[in-house]
Amino acid sequence: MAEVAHRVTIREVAERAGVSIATVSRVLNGRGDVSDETRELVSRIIRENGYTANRSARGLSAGRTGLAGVLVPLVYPAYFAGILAGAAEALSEQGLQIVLSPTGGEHAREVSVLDRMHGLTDGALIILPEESSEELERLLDDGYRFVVIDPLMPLDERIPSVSAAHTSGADQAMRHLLELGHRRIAQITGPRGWMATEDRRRGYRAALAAAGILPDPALEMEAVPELVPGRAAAEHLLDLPEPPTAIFAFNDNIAIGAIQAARARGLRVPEDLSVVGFDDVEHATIVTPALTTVRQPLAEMGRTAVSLLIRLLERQRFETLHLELATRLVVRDSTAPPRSV
Amino acid sequence: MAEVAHRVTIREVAERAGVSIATVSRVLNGRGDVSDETRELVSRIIRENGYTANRSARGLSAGRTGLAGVLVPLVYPAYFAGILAGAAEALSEQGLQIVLSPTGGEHAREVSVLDRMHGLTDGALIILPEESSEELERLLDDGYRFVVIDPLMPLDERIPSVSAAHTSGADQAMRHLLELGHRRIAQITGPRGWMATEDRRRGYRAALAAAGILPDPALEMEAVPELVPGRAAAEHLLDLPEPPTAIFAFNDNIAIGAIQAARARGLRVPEDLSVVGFDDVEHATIVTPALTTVRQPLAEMGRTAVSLLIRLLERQRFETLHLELATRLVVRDSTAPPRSV
DNA sequence: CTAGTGGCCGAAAACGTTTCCGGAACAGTT
DNA sequence: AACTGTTCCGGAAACGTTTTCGGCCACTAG
Repeated sequence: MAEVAHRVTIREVAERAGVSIATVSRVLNGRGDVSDETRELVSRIIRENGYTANRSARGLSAGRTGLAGVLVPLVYPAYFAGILAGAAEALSEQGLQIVLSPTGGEHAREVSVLDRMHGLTDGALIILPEESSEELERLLDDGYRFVVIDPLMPLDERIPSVSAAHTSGADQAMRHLLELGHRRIAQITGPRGWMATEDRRRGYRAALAAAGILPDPALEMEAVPELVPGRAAAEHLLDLPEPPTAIFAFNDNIAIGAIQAARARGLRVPEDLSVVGFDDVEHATIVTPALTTVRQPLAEMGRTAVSLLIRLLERQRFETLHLELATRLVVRDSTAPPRSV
Repeated sequence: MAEVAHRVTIREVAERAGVSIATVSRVLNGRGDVSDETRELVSRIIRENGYTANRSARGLSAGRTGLAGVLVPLVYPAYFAGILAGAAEALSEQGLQIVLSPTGGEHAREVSVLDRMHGLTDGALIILPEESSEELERLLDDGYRFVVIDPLMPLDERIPSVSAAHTSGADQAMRHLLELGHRRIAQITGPRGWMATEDRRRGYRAALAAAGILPDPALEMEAVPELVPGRAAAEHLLDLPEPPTAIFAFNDNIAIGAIQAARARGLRVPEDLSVVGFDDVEHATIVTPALTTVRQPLAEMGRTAVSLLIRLLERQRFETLHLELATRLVVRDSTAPPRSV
């Protein structure tokens, strides 16, 4: 026992079973051309000796590694964790292991990680990629297979992607506020240039236009989609000479920041200020008041991306490479008619 | 370009550089015995051709895969995400890739995942393992290297582990409540038998004893550490003929459930009921009132486990295999003196 | 009895690296 | 001139699989 534990190899299994390694391999992979008798015998030896295949050798020989990369800016935020959870489930159903790489949202780091992924994994899911379309196309031309989830920038036609219906979500949120009677509706957007930001801005503008309301540039603020910047943006809006009666936030974090800003000023939500978020992460349900928000099917996005990837790996041909999942407004307690009505 | 993209191999690099593959390998791994001139030339060819090593081949040949497994019951909950984030950061600093496997907390699935990990990864982090000490010992005897984070059960001496100071955390929480003047302090525990549960119960009892208070069995409830069961347990406690003035919860989810239960009964927190949580996940800061809770250094636990694992992989000898990280009470707005005082 | 067929199995090549070992070239020392 | 070292490099084995190819055998059909 003192000697270094030596992993059982296929050769030893073959020897003990009195067969060739080819036969053991066939049993291992459920291939044909093995008698039931032999199959049973070999299976027993495998079990008894606790043999499991060396994945490196298998990967080298078979040309597939059984690994799928998942690139994510950060692990922690509920948004990413939600997508990751869905993807993880689907990948494990497919017998693929996940190689997780947080990139910190840094372009250089992401590129180097992606380089490494090629040659380690069979394919990848890239969430919120920092790469330009050109960089991703180069990767594609190198023969690497991947699916982008929620692209920040418009991507080339050939790059498979999964995203949510941003414009429709924004439209639902705005309709809800307008129906409640709000007229001065502010928007705290995400960073300019992001597709999600621009799509939702479009929805916001369109809904206002449809209601015959002229958009007021002062009511549009940009913020990093986190709580503290969200609070700061909301404070700015509430300090306006003619403050909004409702805020449509880019995500739940910003929305929660807005609620905190209102509370700090002695305003009540939703009586004095209505707030709508986006994402519907768990936070939205535990904050007081519970947040009215646009639900993104995060886990579903992860699962969908995986099924796309699987078909890519199987080299299937496609009708469409771009999937957009529906969003839907979830009304809770942070919205109400404005006071003045 | 229509042909299947073929990955550049070390052989092609060697050919184009006019050297042997041994030399290319040496350059790749920064080994000695290469002249500066040759090193520069080979590096250039590598860059120009976008060569990256095939990890399977490297793993097979070198006996190390550069992969570390991380077994986690679920990806989503903030508790796991926090540990995972810390571990991910530390592993990436060490040049190790993460193979992430959610086990669903199911014993059978965990065992099979662990089997697969052996032979795929160099070692693993196992968070909240379902395996018995015996099963883990067997794995150890098979020569696999791993570190357990927050073991549920007492483990054999030889099994490396990282956990938090449960008893001390419970003690700090109880001291805080006692100092505020509380005498009827309830406890909602985690599942019986878990080390974390029992350690914290010990802290709870000891603090009561030190204050000369006889523990009332009616004030001790068990709950799955999630919000809904937490709310149910709290409701039960509040329905008691002589309800508690404070609740010490096993984790933040339960504590938030308790706050909701109190609110549903028209009780105010902290005026009518004080609540203390455990973990200090993000939820604790956004709930109203912000939660007084015992902070577990989740990311730090992940990082610490990684450094233990690294030393294990390097076959270093150890002073101690068991690390316990300090916990500390974070006082926020969910605790106050009881009304009657 | 022969030819053909299908079931079962083994030999060996191939996958792309790392690493050990030995050798060439050259400089320095006796 | 013969040696001893150094520095740098290449040949080749080894890692543990998968998979192709072909062979043997037993059986069936003619």
